[in-house]
Amino acid sequence: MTTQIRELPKAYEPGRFEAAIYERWLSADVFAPDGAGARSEPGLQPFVIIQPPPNVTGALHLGHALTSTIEDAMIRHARMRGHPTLWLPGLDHASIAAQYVLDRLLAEEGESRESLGRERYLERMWQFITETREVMLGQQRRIGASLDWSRLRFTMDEGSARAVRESFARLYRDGLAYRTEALINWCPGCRTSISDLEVIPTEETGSLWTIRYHLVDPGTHRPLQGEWVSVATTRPETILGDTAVAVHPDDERYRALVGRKVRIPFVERDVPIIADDVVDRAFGTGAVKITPAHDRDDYETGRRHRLASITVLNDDATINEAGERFAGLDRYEARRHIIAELEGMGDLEGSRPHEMLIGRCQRSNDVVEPRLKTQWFIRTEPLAQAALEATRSRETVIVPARFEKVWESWLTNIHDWNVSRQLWWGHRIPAWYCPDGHVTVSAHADGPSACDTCGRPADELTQDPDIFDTWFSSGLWPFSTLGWPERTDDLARFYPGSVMETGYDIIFFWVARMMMLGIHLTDTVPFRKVYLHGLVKDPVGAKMAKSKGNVVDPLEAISTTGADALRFALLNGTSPGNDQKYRPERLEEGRNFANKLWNATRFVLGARPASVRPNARRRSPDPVSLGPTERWIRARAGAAVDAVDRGFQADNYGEVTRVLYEAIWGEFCDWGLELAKVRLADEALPAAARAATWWTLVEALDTYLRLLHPVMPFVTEALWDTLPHAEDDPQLLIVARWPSAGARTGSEAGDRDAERSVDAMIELIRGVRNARSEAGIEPSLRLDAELTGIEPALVPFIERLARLNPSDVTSPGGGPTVVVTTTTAQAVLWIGRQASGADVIDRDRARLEKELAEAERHLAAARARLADGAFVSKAPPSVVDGTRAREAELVERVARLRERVGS
RNA sequence: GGGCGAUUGGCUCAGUCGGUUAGAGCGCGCGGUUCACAUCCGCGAGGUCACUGGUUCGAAUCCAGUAUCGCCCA
Repeated sequence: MTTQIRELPKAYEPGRFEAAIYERWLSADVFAPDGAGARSEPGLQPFVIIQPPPNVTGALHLGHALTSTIEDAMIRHARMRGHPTLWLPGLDHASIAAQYVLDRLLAEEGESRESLGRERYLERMWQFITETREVMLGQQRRIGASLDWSRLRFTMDEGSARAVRESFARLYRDGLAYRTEALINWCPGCRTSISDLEVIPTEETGSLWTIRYHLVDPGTHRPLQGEWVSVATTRPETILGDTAVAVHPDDERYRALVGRKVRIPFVERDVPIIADDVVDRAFGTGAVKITPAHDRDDYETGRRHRLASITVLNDDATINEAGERFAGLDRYEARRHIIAELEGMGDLEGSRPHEMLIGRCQRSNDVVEPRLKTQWFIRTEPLAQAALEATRSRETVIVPARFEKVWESWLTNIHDWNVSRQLWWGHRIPAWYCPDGHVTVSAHADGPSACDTCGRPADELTQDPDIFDTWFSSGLWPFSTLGWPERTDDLARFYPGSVMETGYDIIFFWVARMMMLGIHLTDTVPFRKVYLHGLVKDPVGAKMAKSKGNVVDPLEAISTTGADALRFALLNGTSPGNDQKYRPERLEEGRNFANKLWNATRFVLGARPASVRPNARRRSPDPVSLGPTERWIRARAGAAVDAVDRGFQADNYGEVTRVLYEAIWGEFCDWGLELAKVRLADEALPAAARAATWWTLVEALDTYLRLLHPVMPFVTEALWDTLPHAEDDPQLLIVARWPSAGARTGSEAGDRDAERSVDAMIELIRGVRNARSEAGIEPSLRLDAELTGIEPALVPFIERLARLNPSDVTSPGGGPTVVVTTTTAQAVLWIGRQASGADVIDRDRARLEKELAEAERHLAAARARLADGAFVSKAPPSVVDGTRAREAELVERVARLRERVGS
């Protein structure tokens, strides 16, 4: 298997090769841990990420693209390091969101959930998602996600259904699932209960109305016209469900009234005035109406005082029959009528604008109504305790660590979790009720054979019509995807997972639930690390949302600049857990970088010396033929390996990307290649030396491509394919070995010397370029020069890169000079052939004066520090020595500059 | 009310264990037909590191407080 060096097109056009490369990976079967082309080294633990499953009816947005990019980088990195890797893909059925989407689609067809009925509605949903899922999966392939497609899971698969049934039955058995009537959050738009997390408190201006409730004469049981208690409310329609008025026990204004009754208008109900110290005497009139069925605080008050709870709302937020003549009116219509009538009766004492928090549905934005319902709940307190212990003991670590605080406070103040949803698309709750009210929970696919309590046969039982909150099945995802509750090989091998990587915005919704359910059901944490990334915001920092129209389709970005550019854009310049603003210009940065790498490879391929066979195996350059610039190139590539390793170690992908950008563009391309050109073009050099230079470039490029592969997999794979490979290299970069800095050949000390002298040379070249530019010397003009403080071997490089005449050919000419001074070297340039010599000298003097002033400032600072006894005695010796060395350099530099300026 | 994050050139962001010349990209200015790349190359200008105080030989970095913006929880 000989690798042929191929011709590369001049321009980087990702659209021409990305799809083909993905196909190569697929046909090589390298994604699955047990794939035919999979790579792993003995003794290494599997590295496992279960992908956060995107909503099957949605479209991927940039948040998904970021998730995929980070996880793919983690997986590719682990794979190259030799770990068996599993990245398991999946899709989520997302009950409420999916129904929301389908219902709107149906509405366009003049149909509705109700008109179809449960069965046909679900058929329609399955049909719908077979279309959308292909879109979702295609998007992930386009971005380059190396997911194990053989293990693709869906939360509505039979495996997941089984895990849901089994887990619920266990929770019920363990006393952690219970059914009760309680106040829940009701969304009238979605027609279902929702969890606390799905209620978004929003600050809004409403009204606070003050209403008179007339006292009832204890004797005649008739309302007294002249005596009343004024109560303040923001929701007058709940008057219909009032069952008490409460005052503070110490409130002098009302003390005498406690125990009396008032008459509720419209429904003509007499309710007691009670005393309860939760009442805020300063709010409104100090007397509050109590509606236990429609208010969280009132519900608690009602329980303490054994008050009746009267529900006055229907599912669609119209008033029910308890509201008597208002029945059938929408809640806000009813409110208007009630206010108008109270005003007419003279019982509306006043109204004023009122700032308050209103709970709105995360999905539909409807105002959520607290309502009494009989529902299933999960007792979270013991589960949360276990989850807290797991993070405190660091069985699972949270990255970045600052999220531990949020985690702690939420789990410490957790409420029981309402898991019943009055929806159709989802896992039906496996609970059956017999006519006597007994509950039977069954994990069997066909349900129970008889009532657990009284033995009535199955055909007399009815199943709970509700389904589970989607997050319930999502909470089982880390193990249901691996076959749980079966004891499968996958479960044994890949559970618990290595990393759960997701956005910090679903730490409660999802991560906490996985931890709670995972620990309880599998006796182990579901993953070892939680990595939370920040959110992708729009260019002005606003959250992206369809309703705002600022959502970006990743495919659109990919189609213009390529998947690698998008991946680069999403990682470069970011830091863990912090939000980023997405701007299209960042794509160009990534595309330009890929193009740079493309052309650098093109150059290297084209620069192969004649002495190297086109199909030669890659080998390390011959150490004896290496000059300082080759050693510099190798040392810098080694430094990049270290820096990238540190970035991965720190889970800092922004750092990894930034380091590679600087190393590849700023060091390898700007200097490495330019320096190599000098040697490659030097016909006087022995062929072996030129070959060594070329192999140095190939080796470094090979290293950079490997390092960059996790972040930009397509272009690196495409380019690596064109390079000469070593004997033990695989066919594909994706399964190539991760570079190790320690494996470099050559003397470390020699490398350090080379780094120092080449760095000094670079400083001088920059100085000359600067001087030429500032002095206005024609760029194309070659100058005679005298160089000092530079080792002779490096002189030819300076001549070429700074455009100087070879010093051994031309003897220094006459005329004015420009002097360039660095900390260790100096170049005197004769500008005799420049037409406007006087002008050049003037500008050069200005530049030198500026440099002198700066050098003097730095020298003064260094001297001041060294003159400070405290600094010398307390600072570490290395810092003091460094400062002394610097002082010496500056003294010399200042002297040289002064001499020049003074002349 | 509690918590978290941010505040660094015109813009968007990095900045490791505190170490003395604070970086990058974009933008801006000047220059460039050197055979990898104009998706490029060279040079440059531009920063009181939000503010106040403290710790330290030394603070963008650590501590306390203030301000502004954003987010989370109640």
